[in-house]
Amino acid sequence: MTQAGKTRRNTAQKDAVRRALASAEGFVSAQDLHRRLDGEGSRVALATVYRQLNALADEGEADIVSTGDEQLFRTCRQPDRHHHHLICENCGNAVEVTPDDEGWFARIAADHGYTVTRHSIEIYGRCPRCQNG
Amino acid sequence: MTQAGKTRRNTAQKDAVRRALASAEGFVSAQDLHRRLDGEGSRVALATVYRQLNALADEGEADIVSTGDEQLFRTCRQPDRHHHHLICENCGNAVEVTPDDEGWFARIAADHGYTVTRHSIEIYGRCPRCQNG
DNA sequence: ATGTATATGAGAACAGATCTCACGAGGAGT
DNA sequence: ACTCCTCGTGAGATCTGTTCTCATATACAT
Repeated sequence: MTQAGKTRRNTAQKDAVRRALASAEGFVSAQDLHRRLDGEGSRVALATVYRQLNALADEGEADIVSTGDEQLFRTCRQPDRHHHHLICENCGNAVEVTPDDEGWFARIAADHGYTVTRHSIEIYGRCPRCQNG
Repeated sequence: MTQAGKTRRNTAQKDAVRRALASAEGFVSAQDLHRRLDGEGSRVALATVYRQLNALADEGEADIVSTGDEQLFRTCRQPDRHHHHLICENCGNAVEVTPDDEGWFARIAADHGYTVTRHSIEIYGRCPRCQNG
């Protein structure tokens, strides 16, 4: 009971997942990461990869984007700062970006009597290295 | 061969799906719609509901939002105008909104050498009728 | 070293969405 | 109205991503 409520143990698998995620260029799927781990000899079960990725996301150490048919993960570079992502459709590489003004949708929402609880902004395109293709 | 390439037939199922979607308050899932159709006596196969919803989306008559674990559909109210959605988490009701300025991410993208191909903005909250809860 | 709660592995289970294929029906031509 | 051909449909199988189950292994406090 080190912290309030939850005890979180350190395991080799957790380290392996975190390391693999950190060394990935951009956003990767859980299955992708599992394949990479396997490739480099780290035998971590797929279920564990999912568990660890979700745990990292919960702790704010990883970002998730949902592409509709799957979710992609990446190490969070700015854990404390609210941000969104500019993602390369080709290689998954991403930049964390912050809009100049996020007030507009709060205003529009208010106009319609809505209360905003969360929002999702994702921008897809081609990174410098993937322009041609 | 009425149109270029594709022939699109009129069927009772297509009408039923379109009507059911139009009469829905907000965003609904394909399964939801299928259940509603069943409830009102229209026996339309789930696969057909999916097919028709996707067809409607292709034709610009319906909007889709992906919630990560499923996709939700709604009749598009402004087919010609670029817009995003302000969606009630509770009842699915939605308003089509347009940001004051969508130029910021094009600028930010350019700063990072990215070319933008598409973007997704979704705002979730509570509609006026669902404030308490 | 011991005990106990938590993490893991392997595969089953699940859910949403799509595919398969035999059958039914739209609709253009007659 | 009849025919024919093509496209749409229904029912269930299938696929895919993700989560769950539960017996076993292991971290870590004592």
